[in-house]
This record gives sequence, C-alpha cells and structure tokens, in this order.
Amino acid sequence: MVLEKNIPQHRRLYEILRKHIIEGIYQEGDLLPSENELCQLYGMTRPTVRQSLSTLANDGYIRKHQGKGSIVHHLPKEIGILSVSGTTSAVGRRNLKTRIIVKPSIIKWPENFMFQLTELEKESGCIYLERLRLLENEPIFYDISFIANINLPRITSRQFENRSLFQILRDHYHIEIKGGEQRIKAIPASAKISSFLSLKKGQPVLHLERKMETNNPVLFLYSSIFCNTEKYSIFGRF
Amino acid sequence: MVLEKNIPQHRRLYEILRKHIIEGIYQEGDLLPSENELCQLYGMTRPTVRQSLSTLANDGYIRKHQGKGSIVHHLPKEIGILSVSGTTSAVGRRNLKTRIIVKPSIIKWPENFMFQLTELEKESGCIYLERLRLLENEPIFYDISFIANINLPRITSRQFENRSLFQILRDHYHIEIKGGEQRIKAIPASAKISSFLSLKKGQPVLHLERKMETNNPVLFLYSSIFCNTEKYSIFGRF
DNA sequence: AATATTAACTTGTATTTACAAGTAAAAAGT
DNA sequence: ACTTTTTACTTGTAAATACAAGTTAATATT
Repeated sequence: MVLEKNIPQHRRLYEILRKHIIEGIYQEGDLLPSENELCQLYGMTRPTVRQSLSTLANDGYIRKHQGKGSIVHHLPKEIGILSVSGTTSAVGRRNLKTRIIVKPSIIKWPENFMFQLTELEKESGCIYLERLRLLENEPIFYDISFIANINLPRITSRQFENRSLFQILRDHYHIEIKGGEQRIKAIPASAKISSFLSLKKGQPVLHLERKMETNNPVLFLYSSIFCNTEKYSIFGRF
Repeated sequence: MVLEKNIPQHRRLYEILRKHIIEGIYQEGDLLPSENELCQLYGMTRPTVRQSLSTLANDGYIRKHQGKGSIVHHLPKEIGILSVSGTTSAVGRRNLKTRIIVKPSIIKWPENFMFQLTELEKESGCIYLERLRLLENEPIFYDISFIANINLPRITSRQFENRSLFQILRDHYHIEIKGGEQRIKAIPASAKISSFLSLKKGQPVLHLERKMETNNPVLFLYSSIFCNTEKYSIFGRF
C-alpha cells in the first residue's frame, strides 16, 4: 500500500537480524556477529548497532552477555499469536484461520465497558466485531473486538476474513500497535463460548481483556478474548 | 547486606524517576522534565538520560512522544506481583502475606519436568518449596518453586516466612532476575489446590508455568503457580 | 602438567556534537 | 476575528571517541 522509505538504520538492522533469527539462519544458542563486526557489515556506528541489539534483546530474540556477545534466544514454540513480545505478531505462525461471527458494525459502547473510556471515545461510538480463530482447524480463540470509530472511513465494509485486523489497520489507516495492557482471568465457559470453543459448559476458559495503544495517541483497540487452553497454552516473555 | 556502589548513572536516574512515579510525585498524564532539563538537573548527558527514559518506557512507566515529551503512564492498580514489567517486582504492593506450606528441601527433579533442564541442573538436584500467598488475608496464589541447587549454600535453613524469595536470593547470593518466560492455562482446580485457595473443586484456576533467568547464566528459577482469579486479575503490560 | 599472567577480544558506560522531525505556542499576515 | 507562518521548544537519529569491565584463549611461569 504505502512504501515506507525513511526507515531508520537501527530499525533496518533490527528487522534484518530478526528475520535471520526467525528463519533459522541464526539458531538458538548461536553467537551473533560482534557489535564491531555488525558495524562493518552494515556500515553503521556502534551506538546505532547497539540500539538494534537492545531492541532485539527487549523483544526476547537475543540475550546479551558482557564480554561474551549476543546469544540467540530460543523462539517460543507454542502458539505465538498472543505472545506480543515482538513489534509484530509474526512469531512462528501455524495454520491459523479466522471466521467472522458478527460482522463489523458501528454501535454504541456497552454500558460498564471493561476499560475506562475517554470522552472522545464515548462520543465516537465503536466498531464492533466477533471472530472465531481456529488453530489447526480447532477453535481456540473467541475474540470480541471494540475499536473507537475515529478516522476509520469505510472500515465496516472491508474484508475481514482470513486477514489480520491489525494488517488492515496498518495497510489502510497507517495504524500500528505500540503497546498495551491486559488482564487475565480463568473463568467457566458460558453457554455461548463453550459452544464456539467446543467445550462443555462451565469448563475453564482463559479470559483476556486487552487494551492496545496505537501510534495515534487517542485511538485504542480493545479485545475481550476467550481461549480454550486444553491443548495449547498462552506463551509470554518478560 | 552489600552496598552497591558502582551503579551506572543511567540506572541511578531510572531508579529516581521510577520512585517518583510510584510515590506519585509525578502523576499519570504528567510531563516529565525534558531530556535537556534532566541533563542539567542530574549532571548527565543526553544519551545517558535517554537510556534511563528508554528503560522506563520499556517497563511501562512512561510513554514517549516525539516533539512532546515523556508522559507518565498510569500504574497498574490491580495486583502487581505478577506484572513483572519492571526489573524488580515492587509495583504497588498491597497487604501480601506468605505462608510456607512445604519447607525448602533438596530433592531430585521430578520426572517430566515442565521445562527442559540442562545436564548441570539435572546433576545438581533442586531446592523445592511450596508457599501459599495471601492478599488482604485471602488465599490467591499457590506457588510451587524449584531452584537448581547451584552455588546456594545453606539456603534450606534460611527464613522464608514473609520474605520474598527473590529478596533472599538477591541479598545473600547476588542473584537478580533478568527475565523469563511463562505458559498460561485455565484449568479446573484439583482437590489440593481448591482447598488451599478456598474454591470448590473443579472451579477454574489460572495456572502459570514460569522459567526465570538470572544474572547467573546457568541458574534458572522455576515456578508452577495456581491463581484464584475470582476477585483479582493478573495484570500485564506489553 | 598445572597454574598464573597477559593479551585480545567482547559488551557496558559515557561524553560530545550535529541535524532531523514532530509539537505547540507566539507572531505575523489576512 | 481568523488563518498562516514563524519560532522555539520537544524527542529521534546518528556519528566519532574513549575508557571500563567481563570473557576467553594464548602465553609465560612455576
């Protein structure tokens, strides 16, 4: 859609190294080239290289050891969609399908919303949708999303099937997820959730309430996610 | 115990600002002094100040906006023990008590341990303990800990009551938590867990399996934690 | 052969300098 | 009164330089 040209050098190196790690060119336990070598290889100075490595370390791709070097950390082998350690959610994707259950529509915000809303958000109303996400053809997530209807023209008429919501927001509206917060609970599955996740009613389900920040300071994305964790676990780094 | 003298400047500023935020001297939404002002105030140069701010941003205490400044982010108001966003676990502590259920002892590692162990770990055996943690006098966490028995003399004879395990490790053995990973599941409470957490058997319980890395590259801490999330949620930033 | 020392690496910390890019308020123009 | 432009701030990126401190392997010593 839009070709980003002005990517900073440290970002560029970050992406290169990250890709190499994901693709297995650098494997778990491997030593990355030293900072000085990376400087030479990519024509940057050490502070710039160090910034890339620092971000990689923060995102859990490498660990740094003084005197030794940067060591590639093992990738999460479990399901990575909710890991949210990296900037994108591209960690080890499996066979993931998305099915729209409730098509996106503009509604009023629910009473007693799970997060505190700003006045601007309340006035704007929200875009609402429900999706079921299947992993290896098994229903694992039931995802209810709320997005404040701020500067998102024609969003309800877009194709959401088998495309990441985040991808649409990035490609069409230049919206990037910068961070967020979440609350996690274990709850008994309701009738609705249990049927979608093919569980017995009352079986334990993981419930996540998330608020995501974007590069637009007034725009947040909210999700209420129910997970069947009988087979898969949610994985996280810290 | 040991007085750390050689604290780097960026670390020092990080701790100062973090403390000010926690204590409410800087409140949510407030603008921190600009980078140049901080340079003057604390006699540092901008890269040094920026390193402090970068860490604060990473730990979720502030958000940075180009052209605007560093804005104090709201602190997690829920229970912070498992937030683990900061370097220490000092986020908003409430009335938290710890009760030892199984006193620390040295045992062999369980068969089929929840994480892959190194040969060194297997040989060393592990220190095992079980603790119940109460929040406002209600049992919330049941924590089963495993620590590889590597360079930890006399640890089984130490006082664990009402003292953080991490604190003991830091004060007596200079061990700091650097990061880690975890798997999260929702499971039905077993008879044992339900009785400790005063729940009905089969009620949903959050189960966390954690592996924590330390400043000693060969030493890891492991915990299997069961949480009663009826009243409190686990809070996390990303 | 075993131990201690040295040297050559590695990352960590810190200063100095410069310009780019985003934001907000003051100043100028209409 | 309103809009546009300028200005003065903010953070972001990047280079060049220096030394400290941890690690490892080669070297010298015992």
